[in-house]
Amino acid sequence: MTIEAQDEQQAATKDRLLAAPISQDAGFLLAKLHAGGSVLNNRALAEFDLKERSYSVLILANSGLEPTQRELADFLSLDPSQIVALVDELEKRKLVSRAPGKQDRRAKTVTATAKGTQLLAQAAVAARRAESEVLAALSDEEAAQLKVLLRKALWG
Amino acid sequence: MTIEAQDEQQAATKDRLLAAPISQDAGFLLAKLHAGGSVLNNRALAEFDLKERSYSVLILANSGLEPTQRELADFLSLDPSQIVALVDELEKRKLVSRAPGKQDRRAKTVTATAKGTQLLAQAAVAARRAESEVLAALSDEEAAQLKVLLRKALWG
DNA sequence: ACGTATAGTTGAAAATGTCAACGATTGATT
DNA sequence: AATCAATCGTTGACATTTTCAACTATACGT
Repeated sequence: MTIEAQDEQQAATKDRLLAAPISQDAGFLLAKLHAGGSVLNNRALAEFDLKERSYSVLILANSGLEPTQRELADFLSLDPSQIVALVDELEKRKLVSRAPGKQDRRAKTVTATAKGTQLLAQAAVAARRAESEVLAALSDEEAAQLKVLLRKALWG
Repeated sequence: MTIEAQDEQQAATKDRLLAAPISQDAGFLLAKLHAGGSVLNNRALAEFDLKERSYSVLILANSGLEPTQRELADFLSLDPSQIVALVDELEKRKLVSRAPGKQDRRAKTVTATAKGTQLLAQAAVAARRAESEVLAALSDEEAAQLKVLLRKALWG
């Protein structure tokens, strides 16, 4: 069999299951696109010793919103104990710092350091590249529209 | 503080981080909507002792396409060894059966039994209800458009 | 002041993900 | 025909992630 024919057959068998009704299921589509995107994102961020999770925390820490760990947990849909581990690691690397909450001394706000801001600037470039890879099959308008719909589904 | 004021404040702090630039990140939006959706899906499927994963396998087994385990792994973005575990469990429950591949005796095709088809019919109702909950903020047209875009991103 | 609730932290347990090896089978090459 | 590399399902080991229950310190309503 020629290489070209092999590729064709691979493509055919790869998409064979597309006919199944699960391809109409939003949950499945979400899961699959997210799975593929995670791989690319994490690959892109590995260069900076970041993963999707720590990258997310770093962005929020750098937002000027001074999120508390509880807010991070809620916003990122993670358990508070996972936030502890993420912030621990970023703090050890001097990318973020913890500060006691101003009104609530139980809470700790997480803020990016100058070093964190700097690393984030570089990582964001790589992440944007990864995102455009994930959405490569969409036009710019379609990609924008997809984000609009996702945001609306999440927050109305 | 009144209950109403509490609720308002909760809503306000809940969305406080929306201003962060991560809300523009497709990977994050995908992850978050998927996370929320998984909870609802699994909750809906628990009644039938199914999870998202086993439900997906059951749908594909019931599709008439007679997928092999390798095809299931590729399509569901799972490791082949995870498919083994999923099919083991469904087979134990007599919801699917394994059969040797027709052209390739290494492969095993997975097919739903009558019992599997029957359970799937019920589970699908619950799953559809969960999906419409996840996408409740979207109109029918928007939900359809979202799926179109997700499919296009995945398969062009 | 008291009781209840919440923020962060720790640590353990359960679930999931990743990977390397293996036997059986296939297909290509000689 | 014999061989060799590749693939399928399976197993088991290991790492990572998720989930949960406790605990301390702090906050807040009564």
